[in-house]
This record gives sequence, structure tokens and C-alpha cells, in this order.
Amino acid sequence: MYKGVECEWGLNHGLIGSSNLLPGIAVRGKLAAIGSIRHHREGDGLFHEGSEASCILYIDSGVVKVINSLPGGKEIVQGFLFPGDLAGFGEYGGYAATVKAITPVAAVHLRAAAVEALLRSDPDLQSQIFFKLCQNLRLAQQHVVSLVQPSAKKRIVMLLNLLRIHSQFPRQSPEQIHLPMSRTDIADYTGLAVETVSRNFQRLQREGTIRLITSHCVEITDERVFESLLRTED
Amino acid sequence: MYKGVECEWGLNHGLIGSSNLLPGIAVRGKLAAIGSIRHHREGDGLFHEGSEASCILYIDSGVVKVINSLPGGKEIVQGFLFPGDLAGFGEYGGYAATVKAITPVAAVHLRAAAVEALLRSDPDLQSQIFFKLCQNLRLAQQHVVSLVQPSAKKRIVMLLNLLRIHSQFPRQSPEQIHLPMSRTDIADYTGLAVETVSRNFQRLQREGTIRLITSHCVEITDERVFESLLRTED
DNA sequence: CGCGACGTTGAAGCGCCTCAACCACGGTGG
DNA sequence: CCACCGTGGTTGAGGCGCTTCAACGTCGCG
Repeated sequence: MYKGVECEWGLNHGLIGSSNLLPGIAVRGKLAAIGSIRHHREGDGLFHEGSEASCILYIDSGVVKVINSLPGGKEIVQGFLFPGDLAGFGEYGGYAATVKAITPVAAVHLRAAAVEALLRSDPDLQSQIFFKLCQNLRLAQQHVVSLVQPSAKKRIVMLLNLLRIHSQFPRQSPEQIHLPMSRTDIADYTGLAVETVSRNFQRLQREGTIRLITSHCVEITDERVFESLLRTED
Repeated sequence: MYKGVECEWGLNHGLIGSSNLLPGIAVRGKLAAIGSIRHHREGDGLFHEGSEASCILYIDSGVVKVINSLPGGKEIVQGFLFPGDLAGFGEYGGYAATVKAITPVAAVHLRAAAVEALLRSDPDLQSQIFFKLCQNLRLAQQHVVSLVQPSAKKRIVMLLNLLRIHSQFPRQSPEQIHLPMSRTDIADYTGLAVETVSRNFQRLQREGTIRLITSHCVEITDERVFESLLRTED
């Protein structure tokens, strides 16, 4: 069944070789050369769960969410993709999830066949892709860790911590975190009710840990408390 | 941040080529040739979170669990590995998780460097590995889906459904499912308290959906109800 | 101005967690 | 052989936190 961390293969060390530390800029160039850039409005679906997986996306700018739809119309947010991320990769048959833009998005659309051909002739690109795949598995495992937390507060703090690295000025102080997604998206990612998400944002603010500048921008006002929330058992 | 389903890349179609449907038997042979088989007792740790990732494991027989340890001593079960599965693959630096045997286990131990060399010379094996990596990502996503379920009952039913495919006689009727892991392991996988797990097993039995033959073996007595529990929104 | 989407706040109820006790089983040692 | 103990599983009672349902506030837009 579930192979979880099996993902944590040892492979990459050499397979990827020394190139795995290069930023993804080369990747973008290589992919853009064989694809076409398309622009999507906020709320647009880039592809849909179950439909034939013929295209791969490279997110050039903007943010998208990766979701699974449940019978009752409820949505589960598996994650968010930022510039430099890939979507629609590794599907066999239909897409395993729906991808929707939560901001205006520019994406490179690539035919799967073209990408495969390119990968065969470019071991370096292949390594980069493999590296990204492993990264994703880690992120999925982190998501699992956050979902297992019994307290809503900690789940939210863990999400904020993940979003931290996507702020354009890393480690500025006081640190501000931009939240491109809605409260509903956060609820669907953390497995909580929207009201619970809202209440816990307010609570963190009352306690002096964060400050809500707008509903889509928070500032960490007490780094020590924030870090300790991440570390403490509960 | 989290790239979740991004994993569902389109890559494999051609990269893996026509060989991706072959069973893993060839993989076992190739790996066994460059590794050594070791036997582990129930409860043994095969490797530990954080320690240097120098080895890769191929599970030959038995079942292991993949766990993350939390500050408070609590464990999170990311998944279970069965014969044919790999562990310790794709690590950069230290292992991302601990792997422990939950039954007696025979595993092929491989030096990461040796595997990398083999992979470079064997594109077919490389494809098989890549395929497994994608599989894992799907499983992790399924795990997330089960954790987001608000009801304990459904989380447990989803786990049982996953374990179904590992019963040696698939689709026998009445269908029996072997549970090699303890209630504690199930609790740590589903994010529930042990008592809740136990209570819901009993409840499913009272309702006539399953029958507990032993605490490690259940039989699905009402397939229709079982399936509907998987499908209904809640 | 009025409408709708989104976010917040309040009140009530249920489900899961916690703490505690009990039971079944296997291993150990007297 | 059986008393003893430790582990794993089950059952009960009580409390807290999240969900649900409902209402209200706010902002952007027609």
C-alpha cells in the first residue's frame, strides 16, 4: 500500500550529479523553448481531475492550488504551486487532481510527448525533474504531519511556516507573509472549517504572535512564540 | 511551497516506455545482485530519521512502517512498506524518516553509490524507480485525503481499503484483510487516539460491515455498505 | 444603493481525546 | 504448574475543541 517515505530514495546523489543545486532557471529556458506561454485569470481551471493528462505545466508567475474534489462537493487542497513549480507531471492516464489559479497566472503549456523526448536527450534536465519529484514527496509528508496535529492552531502555524519561504524578501524583519489564497482554501488545506481558521487567526493575533495586516497578509510579531509553536509537542 | 500533485507529471508515459507495466521481479533480481540480504526481527529499526542516508532498502518479505517522531515522543506513521517496495531512496543527507519492522523482515541492503551507478547504466531500471516514486506521491495524496475526513470511521475504512490490495488472495469472498500493524500504528497513521480506533472497529462490527476474526484480521461482511462508506461525502 | 463574495463572530451540539479501569494473552520465574 | 507482570486491546465517563448553523460586517462592483 502506501509507500510514504520510500520516496526518500538515495538515488539523487549521483544520478542528479552536481547539477542538482542549480536554480531552476535553466529548466525554465529549456521548457519554454518547446512550449507556449498562456495566461489565466484568477479562478480559472488549468486542468481537471480525471481528464486526459496530455499537458504539463510550468508555472511562470502567479499561484495555483492543487485540489481533489470529494463526492459532497467538498474540496481538498493538496497544495499550492508557485513560480518554478511543475504540474501535471507523472500522470498515467487522467490527471489525479484539478489545478486552479488563485491569482492571475502565466504558465508554460507543454505537450507531454515533447517533454519526454527532451528529457531523454537531456540527462541534466531529467535530474532536475527527479529532484523536484522528491521535493514534492517531502512536502506531501509535511502536509501529513500538519494534518495529524490535533490542534487547529498548530496546523495553521505550520502552513504559515511553509508560506514563509515564498515571501519575496526572505528573512526581513518584521517578517511579513503573503497569503494569496482565501480562508476557504486554507480550511481545505488544513482540513478545518472556515470559521475555525478565522478564529485561530484572530486568536494568534490576540496572543501577540502575529498581526493581520490585511486578510491576505500577516506579520509575525513574536518570532520566539511562533517557533515554539512549531516545536512544542502540543 | 507544497507542490502536492505536481507529481502527477506527464513524464512517465514515454520515459518509462513500455517497460513500466512489468512487475518488479526484474528489479529485485537486479538489486539483489549488488546488495546483501539481511534479516530483521519485529520491532527492529532498519534506519533512523536524521542519520546519514547511505543505504537503500528493498523489502523482500515482511512489512515495515515509515514513521516521523514528534517532539513529545509521539509517532506519525507516514505509511507501510510491503514486499517489492523501496525505502531510503531520494534522500539528500539524512533520512527523512525512521523505518521499523512490524513483522520479521528480509531486506536487500544496498549502498546508495552502487545503486546510482547501476541506474546510470540501466535506463529500464531507472524507469521502474521513477514509476515507484510517482506511485508514492499518489499514496501520500491519498493519505492526505483520508486525514482530512472529519469522521474517524471513514479514516479507518479508507485504511482498510488500502490494505485490501495486499491480501494474498485478492478479491476472494468473503474478503479477509490482514492487518500486520498494531492498533497504535493504525492510530498514528490515521491521526486518531488508540481508543477511537478500537471503538470504531467495534462499531463497524456491530453495524455488520466487518467482522473481527482476530485483532489482526478482519473480514468485510457487507461489501455494499463498505463501498458506500468510501463514496459518501460523509 | 443593493447585491454577492468573503471574512468574522456568536451559540449550541457532537465527536474525539483524555484519564482510568479492565481484560486477554504470552513470557518469565519461583 | 501457576502466580506474576508487561503489552496490547477494549470499554467507560467526562471535558474540551471543533463543527454546524446562523447572523452580521466589510469590501468591491454593477
